[in-house]
Amino acid sequence: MKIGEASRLSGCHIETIRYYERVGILSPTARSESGYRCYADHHIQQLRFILHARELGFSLDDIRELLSLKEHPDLSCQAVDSITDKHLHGIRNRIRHLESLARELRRISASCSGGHIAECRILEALGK
Amino acid sequence: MKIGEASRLSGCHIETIRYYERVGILSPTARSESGYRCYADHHIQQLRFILHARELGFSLDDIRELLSLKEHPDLSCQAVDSITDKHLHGIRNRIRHLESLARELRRISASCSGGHIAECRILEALGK
DNA sequence: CATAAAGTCTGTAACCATTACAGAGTCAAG
DNA sequence: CTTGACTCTGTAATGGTTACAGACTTTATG
Repeated sequence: MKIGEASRLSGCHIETIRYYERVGILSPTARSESGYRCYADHHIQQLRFILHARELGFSLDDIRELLSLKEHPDLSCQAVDSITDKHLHGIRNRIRHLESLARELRRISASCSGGHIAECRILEALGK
Repeated sequence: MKIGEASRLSGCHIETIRYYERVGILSPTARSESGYRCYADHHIQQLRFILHARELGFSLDDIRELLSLKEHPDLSCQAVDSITDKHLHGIRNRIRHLESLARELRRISASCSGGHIAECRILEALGK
């Protein structure tokens, strides 16, 4: 299976697939005589895994670790939990941060009564 | 005033100040005989403005526009409102997105009952 | 069978907003 | 006069892609 089909089956862009291979997230593939990458089913599975994890916001480093944990079925899945929890914490922090930004922006924005730039409270608030 | 003091007064890192000048966000400064940048009060004000806007998550492009609007006191501040509103919308979208990620992650994470990797529901969920 | 179109290859650069470094020059204090 | 702190320029790294250019291969069509 060539990269185009791998892309269609996995949902990853062609360039992204090559990128994942280059940075060592995706196992290298066999090559055809002419140098084309040949993908097998397990590559598609890996790509789906990566795509789903990316959609959930995991970093490529996290994903690298999750994939390598996957290779060791006998290990406890505590490490997986810990990566997931850490990521969830990070997301919650980002949400809190964005919420405080939104509050501040609403506050600043509400102070504007629609006059000229000279009296603009938004710019004034930003300048402080 | 040299860049070190400008940095202390504005709260921006020295490298960031030079970067802002380079990308045309911060007005260029006069130079001393030996080539050192010389900062005046209005530079510090600009830097504070930029810093505050950055802390609120505005992009440098937004800030460039806000700064140029600031130059025209007679204009309506509608353009400022519109930039602010757009930014607020963007933040709300990001919050919504992160919240849905968090929900999904909690769901996946809750399904883990602490066994071995082989039966790990988190990895299973990611692989789908 | 020839040619055109579609696919793939590598290598490099762009995106955003910084930060970090190397190597050179400048300035103030001891 | 030397040491140390400061500043300069230019370049590269960060993360996660995406987007080329230019060359090559494969497939489809005439």
